[in-house]
Order: sequence, then C-alpha cells, then structure tokens
Amino acid sequence: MKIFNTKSGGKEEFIPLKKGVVKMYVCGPTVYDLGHLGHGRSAVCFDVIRKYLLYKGFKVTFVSNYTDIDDKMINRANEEGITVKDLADRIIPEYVRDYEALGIMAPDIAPKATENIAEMVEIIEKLQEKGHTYVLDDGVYFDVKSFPHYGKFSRQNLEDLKMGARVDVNEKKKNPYDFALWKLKKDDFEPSWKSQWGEGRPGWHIECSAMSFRYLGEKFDIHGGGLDLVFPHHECEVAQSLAVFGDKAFAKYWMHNGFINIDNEKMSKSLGNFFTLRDIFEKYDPKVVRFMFLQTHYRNPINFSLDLLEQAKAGLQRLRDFVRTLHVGYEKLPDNIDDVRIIVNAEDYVKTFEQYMDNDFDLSGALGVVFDFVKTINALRSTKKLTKNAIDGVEKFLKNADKVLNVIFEEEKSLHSDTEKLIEERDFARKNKDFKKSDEIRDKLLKKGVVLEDTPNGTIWKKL
RNA sequence: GGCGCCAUGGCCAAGUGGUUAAGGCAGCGGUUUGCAAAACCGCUAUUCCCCAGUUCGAAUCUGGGUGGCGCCUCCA
Repeated sequence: MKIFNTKSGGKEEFIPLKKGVVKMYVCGPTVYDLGHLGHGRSAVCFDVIRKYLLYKGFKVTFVSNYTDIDDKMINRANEEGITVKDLADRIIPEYVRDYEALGIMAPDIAPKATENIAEMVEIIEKLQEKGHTYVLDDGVYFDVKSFPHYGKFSRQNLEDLKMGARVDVNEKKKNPYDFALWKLKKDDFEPSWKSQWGEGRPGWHIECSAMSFRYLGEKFDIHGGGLDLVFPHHECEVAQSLAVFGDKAFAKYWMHNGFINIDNEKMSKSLGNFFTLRDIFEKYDPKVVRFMFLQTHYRNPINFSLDLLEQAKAGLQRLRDFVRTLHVGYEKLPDNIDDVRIIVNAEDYVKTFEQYMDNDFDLSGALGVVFDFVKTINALRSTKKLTKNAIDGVEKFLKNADKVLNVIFEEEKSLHSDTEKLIEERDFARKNKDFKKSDEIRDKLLKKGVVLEDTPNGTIWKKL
C-alpha cells in the first residue's frame, strides 16, 4: 500500500510503526460555528482512509480533536454574550450530527483542547527547559531560531518567509515567525488556566502536539488535516514535538486533503462563497454529498457547484437502483449456466478495487471498478444469463466495497400502509388493463415522492 | 518576492512509459415496457493546454512557455 507523504513530497510504501496497528491523528475543527463543506470533505477523506485501513485488517486508533479555545471562540462567545464553554457545548453536537449524517465513524477519541491544558503546559515547560522558548509581556513564545529544522517540513525558507510576513501585532518578538505557546489573559472574559507564567491559555499549535502525544504517544503513524494546515500549523507542531521528543518523534506519514473551491476560488467567509453542511443537507441526502467527495481524489481540489451535486446524485442513484433491484426475480434465476463466458468472478473486481485503493486511496479509480461491475452484472441480467450463485457474489462484492465507501446500502425504508394499499389497488387495475386508473395512482404516489417501477417480476418502488 | 499544486471529451473524473485513453453525468438513436421508470445495445477524445527534448515507445519523464489555484495571516 502506498501513501502520499507530505513530509517527503512523494508516495511511499506504508509501513506502520508496529505491525498491524495504525495510530492516526487528524486536526479537527474550531467549534465556533456550524461545519461547512470543507470540514465535511476533510472528515470524509480521513474517514475513508480509516475505513480502508480497517478493511485491510489493521487495528486503527483514530484521534481527532475539537479546538474549543482560541480567538475566534472568544470573539464569537463575546458577540453572543455567552461563555466560550457554552458556545463549544452548543456547536460540538452539531458537528457530531453532521458527521454522522455523512456516514463518518465517530473517532475513537475526540479530545477537546480545554480538557488537555495540563499536558500542554507540561510540554511548554519541557520546551522551556531545553531553551526553545522566551517570555514576553503577553505570553510565552517558541524561539524558531533555536530549532534548526524549522521550515524543512513545509519546504519554506525562513529568509523568504520574512519577506511575506505581514506586520505582526507583537513587535517585540525576536523573529516574526516565532509563535505563541501560551497567551496571557488580557481581560476577565477570556477563559484562562493557571501556569508558572501567569493565567492564560494555550496557543493553537501546541494543542495538537499535546493531544497527539497524550493519546497516541511520542511516535505515531499518520497525521492528517487540510492542505492549508501544512504551514504554519503542522510546521509548528513538528518543531515543538521534535524539540521535546527528539528528531525521530512524531508522525511518520503526513496526509493532507485538497480543498473545496467555489468558481475556482477557495471557499471562505471573506469571499462570501460559503456553504454549511446544514445548507446542503436541506436539499440533498448527506450521502450524496459524501459520494460527491469520493468521486475526486482526496488530494485534488473539488470545484463545487450544484451541477456537481446533481451529477453525484444521479451517479449514486444508479448504484442504489442496482442493489434495490438485485433480488427482484432472484428465485427465477437458474442455478448454473453452461456457458462459461458469463461466470462472474467477483474476486477479480475485488482485486482491482484494492489495487486502486492501495495506490494512495484512489477512490475515483476504485469507484470506476464498482460501476464497471454494476454494468457487467446489469448486462448479464438483461440477457438472462445470471445465476443465483453470481447474485450472491455480487452482493458480497458491493457490501465489501461499501465498508469503505459507505454510500450504497441504506437503512431499509418502509412505506405507509395507505401507500401499500394504493400499490395493491394499482396492481389490480393493471391486471384488468385499467391503465387510466393505474396511471392516476402512479402519478399520485409520485407527488408523494414514491416512484413505482413495473418489472416482469412485479412492481417495485423507491422513495425520492 | 519565496514555496507548492493543477491542466484529460459538453460537464465531472481515473490513469504507478508499453495491448483499442477507466468510469460517472448529460445528449442522441434503438431494444424492452400498456405507457413509464429502471436496465441493456449503439454513437460521442486517432487524442490528453502549447513548444522542444529523452526513449524503440510519452497523457505519463526532462526543459521552456501559457493559463488557473493554494500557502507564506485565522482557516479543513
């Protein structure tokens, strides 16, 4: 299995630190507002990666945090006249709800920054002991010059960074790229914790270093996040963690997902081109959104549009229509057919599916295999050359693939008893060739969102 | 200014130097159907932004251009 490692800038063979075990940490959202499409994509990308690792038989520990203390949290809470904790307590369940709707597994551990302050202070103290910090009147800073590897991770040159750096709030910093480890309390509204430097709160970067250390240890396998986190967030994490735990510590593989663009521009609040997950879920099945994400390789940008969602909806419908009709007329199929050419070897498709997935989680390729398979089976079905045995293999293959994709199989839907009666009435009318009445019933149900389809083996339905 | 990514049919999109460039959506024609729906069959890139080079062979590698995007400030 190959994984693209941001650290090396290329694909590498995936060899976990401990055989059969994968520890991964993914940077989660700052919980000051509802999640948007970008959060959803990142979460889905890493969910699929996690699911594929599980599929391959690895024992996976998946940690993803909530950043529940920072400037944005404080400002928003201030605006609303509530505490920072109230804000987090309100927003976190919304994320849980949205992610669950997207078919994302809850993390094994979902730590909150505010519940790991002691660990952060401890790491800052260790950095201080090793001479990587200095104290100013507003907080404790990481002295980037004390860590010679700073910049290597994201291939940034310190001198060139300086040129681009905007005016910093704090002119007293030794270097513009030094970053805050501990921010001293400015006013009573800010939540704060005691430390040897005074009451205050942690800087952003130290949160992830501390939480990944606490739950996964000095070394772990995969660290993930959005592409924009490479610099400065992950560069700073690397600096802190290596400075404390040594050059060989921290994540072995770094994975970054691509962005959601709107009209080829980054989706952001300042541009006003913003979609929350909740906005989209009002009109589309969350699994359609998940499927839309899966269609593009996780490192490539997705240029989002309603048209793209519609395409995803139609594509997913094809897969779902397929499984919906899989067992229709099943019992009428022959047990075996002499013609060897039509024997479906689902194992071959499994192998190809895995080949794509093994190549840095190439989902669009893997999805291509699934569609290919569906087409092949449909063709056999329509020429009546499918056997019962083949159907079993078909279902097995799709269920297997859906362990990773998690979009095809839905919870069983049921019909209202009135609707069932109408369908029976219509069957009766059709048998008596009363097509006027049967069409009336079909139109009536269509308006209620129930689509009827007549097959040689009876009438089947689906909900829109 | 520095660092990096991307360019494949009407739209989306895979492609790890080597048989006819996956697959999905949309469209058109046909089969099927009481009519539909779903499904099937057929058609839709001699060509992968442009130019040069490496190679027996390039969408894939190298150099140069053009266009688009991201990071360097909080950001998934």
